[in-house]
Amino acid sequence: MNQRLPSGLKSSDEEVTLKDIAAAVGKSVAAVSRALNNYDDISEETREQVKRVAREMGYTPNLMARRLQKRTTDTLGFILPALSPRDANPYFSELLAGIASEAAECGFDLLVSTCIPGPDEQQVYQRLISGRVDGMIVARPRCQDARIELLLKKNNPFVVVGKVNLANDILTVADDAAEAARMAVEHLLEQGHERLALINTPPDLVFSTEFISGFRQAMDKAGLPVNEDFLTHSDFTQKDGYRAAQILLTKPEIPTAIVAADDMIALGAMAAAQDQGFEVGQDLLVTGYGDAILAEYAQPPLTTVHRSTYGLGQQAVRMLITRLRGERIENEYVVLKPSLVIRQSSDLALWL
Amino acid sequence: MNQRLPSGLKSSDEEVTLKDIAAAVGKSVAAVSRALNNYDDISEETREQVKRVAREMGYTPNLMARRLQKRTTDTLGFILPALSPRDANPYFSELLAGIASEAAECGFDLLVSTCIPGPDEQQVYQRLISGRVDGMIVARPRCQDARIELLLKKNNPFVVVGKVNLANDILTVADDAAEAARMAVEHLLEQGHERLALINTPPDLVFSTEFISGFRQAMDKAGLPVNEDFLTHSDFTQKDGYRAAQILLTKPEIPTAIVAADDMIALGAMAAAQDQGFEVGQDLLVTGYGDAILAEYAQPPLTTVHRSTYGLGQQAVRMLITRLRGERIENEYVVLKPSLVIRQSSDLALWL
DNA sequence: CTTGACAACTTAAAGGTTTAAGTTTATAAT
DNA sequence: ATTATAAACTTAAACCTTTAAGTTGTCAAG
Repeated sequence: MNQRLPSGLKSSDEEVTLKDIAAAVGKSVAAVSRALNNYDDISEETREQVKRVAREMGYTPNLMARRLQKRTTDTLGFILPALSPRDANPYFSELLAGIASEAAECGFDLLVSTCIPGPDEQQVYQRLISGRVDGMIVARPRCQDARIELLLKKNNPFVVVGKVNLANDILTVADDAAEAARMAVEHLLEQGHERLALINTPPDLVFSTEFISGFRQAMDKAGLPVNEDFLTHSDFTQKDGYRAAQILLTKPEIPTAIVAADDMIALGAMAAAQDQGFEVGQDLLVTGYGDAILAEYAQPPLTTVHRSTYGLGQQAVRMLITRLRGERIENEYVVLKPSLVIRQSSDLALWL
Repeated sequence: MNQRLPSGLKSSDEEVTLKDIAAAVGKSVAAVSRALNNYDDISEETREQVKRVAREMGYTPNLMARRLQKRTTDTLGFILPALSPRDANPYFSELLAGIASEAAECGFDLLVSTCIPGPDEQQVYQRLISGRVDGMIVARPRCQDARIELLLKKNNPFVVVGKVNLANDILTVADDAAEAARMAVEHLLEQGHERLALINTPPDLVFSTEFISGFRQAMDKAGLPVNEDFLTHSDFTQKDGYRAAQILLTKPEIPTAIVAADDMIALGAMAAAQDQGFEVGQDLLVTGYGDAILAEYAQPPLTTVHRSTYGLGQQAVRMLITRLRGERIENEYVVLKPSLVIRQSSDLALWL
């Protein structure tokens, strides 16, 4: 491979180490290390020679040795909830994309694991924080969150994506779920609908409490009562959204519009409504949250509240790395503003 | 935290090392190491004492030290193609889920990075294989694949997910794209349609060459000519599937059925057809490939060829780890059989 | 009584980096 | 001429494991 190795040549596959470079340039290992790390007690001349020889010999530092010595891994950890294999929610794909790209950008590695949400989760977190990563990103915080408690207890750096309901000053990058719900409700009210149902996400999530509070606020503000019979929950899947909507639409009294707290749920709800003979966007309005690409190509296209999930991931990584470097964090609780995207599932005017 | 530490107590946060245990039990560091690793030259008595003390002191081995010494990382690498942030194809979510869960199962870590497919990719692969991971998983092989060439050249263990068109005996776990295409075509022919169009995935992928060859084989077998004007390509997005279908459906002569090589493309194609006034499943049949959950909840539900993407990921990891352990691999080229899932987008009988 | 084998260890090196502390040489200040 | 200072290094320890090779003591066989 490397044809013109300087004198002290090593046989092909062996790793080139500082020692080899030191031998080649006739300096000590320490000097070579310091030269490569731009210490200022190495002469310009030596530094350049060392760097050139290192390049020529194809030197790559041994990461494990460096990590052992520096007691740091330059690695971030993220745990994907292992839902049923096939229902990958676009939320996590997009979040992961944001996290992975920003981590790479900052020169950090990203360790990904999966785990079914529940009691085993702590073991998986424990595994990662015991020497594998410097910091964690926790997504979809729950009202009682054992993961966060563990990280706090172990004093391990982390950033949460999504609002947390704890007093401790926890680094957070969140979307504004309450505002999103308000926007959806206000839009539907403007469309002249007052009998609104809510299909919320599972109640153990902080997100869900936020979303429903926004829903209530907007109804209150409009002076409308909330029909408690119209408030329901669903998992983040089309299947479960379908089920939830089906129940809503077979009650004696039915809503004229459905606010879903997630696009997948909304898509399932639309399918249920259509199967029951509703013309979504005409008889029955539906809105979602998240603005997955799927929303745009649904039939009819789904009105939804846009959230920059990718951006959440990027920001979380930036904040975590700032924290790891011990730099000052300007804002420990970042909120990204949502925006309403009106499509045919909720707006008759678009049907022409 | 740990209230009752044995005599040689360490101040709270410091890591417990073999040295501490050795001091506590009055044996050498080597003996402790060997006891914990179940060497048989340690007495049963000592072994148990060491293990008990290790547990009591809250010992966790220093991974970096171990990795430095063993020259192995017990880590696998996987690189997600960084497409536009929002269009996460379910294929990669599901594949990643399979990879991550199996890696965890086998006690391996998983390093994930992202990169835009193209020339920069090699640097990212280079980064991972230079000491960060023991082996890589490569997805969606291309006809000329610089990633695979690099891995072969550097002699780095890897497994490819998807068929590869190289002579070298490369470890592969693939779906049977040709068979999938055949199944779709045969099904459409059975429905009485003969004017079939194909929206294939990008031509640089080995997958695409497989898929089109299956398409042609099935048509040949039925004695039907392939209308070259009906063969087209699209990216793995609904948007691009929409565009491709739109072109197909505005030609002077139009197909009566569309075989899409991916569910996302099929979904986009369905939307395009519907926007042009077609009744998908009646005027115009559409099939996809992949069996994403989305296919099931599309309007109308999409006929597609099921592929166990999750299973591909699991198998790939198993094979890679077998290889890393130096064990014999029974089958170096695994193919997972597809199966047809008939839904309303292609079968009038289901409309009742 | 020696020799050999065995159990149960210990010693020391190795793995590759970083870094605190020390050394040498040259130069400048007194 | 002496002392201080700075530049450009070197030495050696440290990070924590693993492991090859050596040591000690015991017991059995010859």
